[in-house]
Amino acid sequence: MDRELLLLGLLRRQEMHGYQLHEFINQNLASCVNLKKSTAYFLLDRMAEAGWMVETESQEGNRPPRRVYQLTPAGEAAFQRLLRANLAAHEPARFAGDIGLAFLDALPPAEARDCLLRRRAQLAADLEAAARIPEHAGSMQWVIDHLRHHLASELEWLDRVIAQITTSIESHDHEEEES
Amino acid sequence: MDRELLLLGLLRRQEMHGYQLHEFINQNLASCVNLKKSTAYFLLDRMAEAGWMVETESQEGNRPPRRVYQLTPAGEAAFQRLLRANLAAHEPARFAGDIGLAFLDALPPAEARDCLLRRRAQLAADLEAAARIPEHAGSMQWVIDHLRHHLASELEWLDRVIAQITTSIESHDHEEEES
DNA sequence: TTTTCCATGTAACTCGTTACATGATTTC
DNA sequence: GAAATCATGTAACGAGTTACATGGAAAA
Repeated sequence: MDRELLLLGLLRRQEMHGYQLHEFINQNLASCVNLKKSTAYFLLDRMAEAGWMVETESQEGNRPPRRVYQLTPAGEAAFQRLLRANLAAHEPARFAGDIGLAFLDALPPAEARDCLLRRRAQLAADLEAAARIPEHAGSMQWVIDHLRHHLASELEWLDRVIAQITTSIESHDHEEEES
Repeated sequence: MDRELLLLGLLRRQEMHGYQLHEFINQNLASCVNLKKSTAYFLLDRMAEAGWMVETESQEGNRPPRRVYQLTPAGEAAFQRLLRANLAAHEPARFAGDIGLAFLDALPPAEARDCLLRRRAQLAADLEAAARIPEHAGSMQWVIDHLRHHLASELEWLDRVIAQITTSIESHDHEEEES
């Protein structure tokens, strides 16, 4: 229901058509949501059928006709309900990248380090990209703040893992020297 | 492919049957993976057909017969490939809870704060639960370390959000007093 | 003149969960 | 005697993505 909440929240401020909504999300919230066009259209259709919003066909000049969606009182009620539920719940994140870490010792430390350094490079690039995102109005800025805080925390942690592997490589080297 | 990697990694150390694998994952890695029984059986079947493992029917006493899976060289190769890919990539996490935050200003600050305090309680409980997880052998401990680091970071950040709302409630109160 | 943008959608597919079925055995 | 454990699976469903289709207008 999070995607529905997102669409409702955007339509609440201003009526919009599907293409416009998708564009806004992709440009401003790409960091935290990845909503495809087809999905957006599908959800809007379904919410309109549920009575949460009404469609109005509109055409400007020779451009393709647009379906503009406008929230109904039922839609506003749904928004309020979904918003409270979302805010009150802590949805634990799942890190697919952890599965690899569980088997880190299956690789020679030097190779493991190489892999993790590549992961680190991507993470650092993401963090830099996040630092360059312009300010958002109002509470939408929290999303950016969270992203930055999270990425910084991830980088810090990954560096600890890499450091640990590096010391294990060094001690391995010493053993080789001694033997 | 992360679930496949997980099953391969476990079978690599020791041959196991489906029930056993699912139980191990649910007891030891529930914090980061949520693999259902049916899914586990399905994936094992598919990987066996792909030649990554061989099945052996075995029966102990009157217990139901078990399908024990054993890695083949092809399975080991797949494991190596998937492991490197997993370690080298940074899979950005998506936080569904951020969508609500984007519309925080749609709620009266006091109510927003109430919701977030409930979120905080769950998060704090998760963090405590993570603190109580016993040590894992070898690099599997990294998964627990990551979970703890992440949850602590999340709590820190959420407290900043709550603090900010609290001050906005207080300044609102002052305005009420003055008027 | 080909590509990109605008604007909407459908159909097929993947991934994974839920609910259900089976049947013996052990525990309460 | 009822419920939980062991052990495997199937069928149906749901959420979401991918690929594709359409067709005019603006930009390269």
